[in-house]
Amino acid sequence: MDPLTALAEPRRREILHLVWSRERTAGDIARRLPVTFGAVSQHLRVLREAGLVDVRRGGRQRIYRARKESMGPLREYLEQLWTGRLVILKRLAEAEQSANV
Amino acid sequence: MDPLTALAEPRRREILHLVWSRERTAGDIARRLPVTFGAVSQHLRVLREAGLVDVRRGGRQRIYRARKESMGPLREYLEQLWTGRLVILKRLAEAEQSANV
DNA sequence: TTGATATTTTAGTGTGTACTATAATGACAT
DNA sequence: ATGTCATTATAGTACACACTAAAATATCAA
Repeated sequence: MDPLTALAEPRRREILHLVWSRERTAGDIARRLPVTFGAVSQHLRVLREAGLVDVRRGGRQRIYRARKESMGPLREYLEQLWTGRLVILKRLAEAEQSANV
Repeated sequence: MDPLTALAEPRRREILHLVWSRERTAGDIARRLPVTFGAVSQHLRVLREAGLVDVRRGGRQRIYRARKESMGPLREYLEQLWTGRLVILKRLAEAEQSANV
């Protein structure tokens, strides 16, 4: 799955955000979300296959972290998204639309 | 719909690409795609509501163009995607995965 | 007005996918 | 080995949404 499609799912953005500035085990991630462990594991698989996260083993745990380095402009986009510094494109568009068209 | 979700759909990326460096009428766009006019119109609506395209009227036609200016880092991402200068994150991830884990 | 053209909107259908529950795998301890 | 813990994989279900076909809206011309 390409990165853009992977990131379309809000839950996956949430997961990526959780492993953005620190690494976390799958269990740690799952415990913080209102869905089953299985669902989280499936999302982690998609994120991994899209090249958005890295995994390593640590005993019986799998430890995930965002692969920020190889993310290109997508990295800036997400950082702006999470720090609230993102221009709200939608609102802009709606404002202009009600103004003219 | 947020921009990331809007861009998850390949057809919408295709449409955005069509109006990236020149403006086009809805009909012109639809004629270049293997789906009905109605389907294209629906996609254009989503792109517009996500703030990714602008529209103006020109007689009985609606003329669309990409709203590149207010797209932030997403703009660079898409430009790299279309010029083929994008690092293939997925391949990278798979290569490393078969190497260790 | 009527008619033709350009586009949007609506209703209905089929497919993709996020989710749950459960089974299977893997790692460590005893 | 057996048992427990941590995680992934699989089967089934429900809902979101891309699509088609058809109706509605808008603009221009005669």
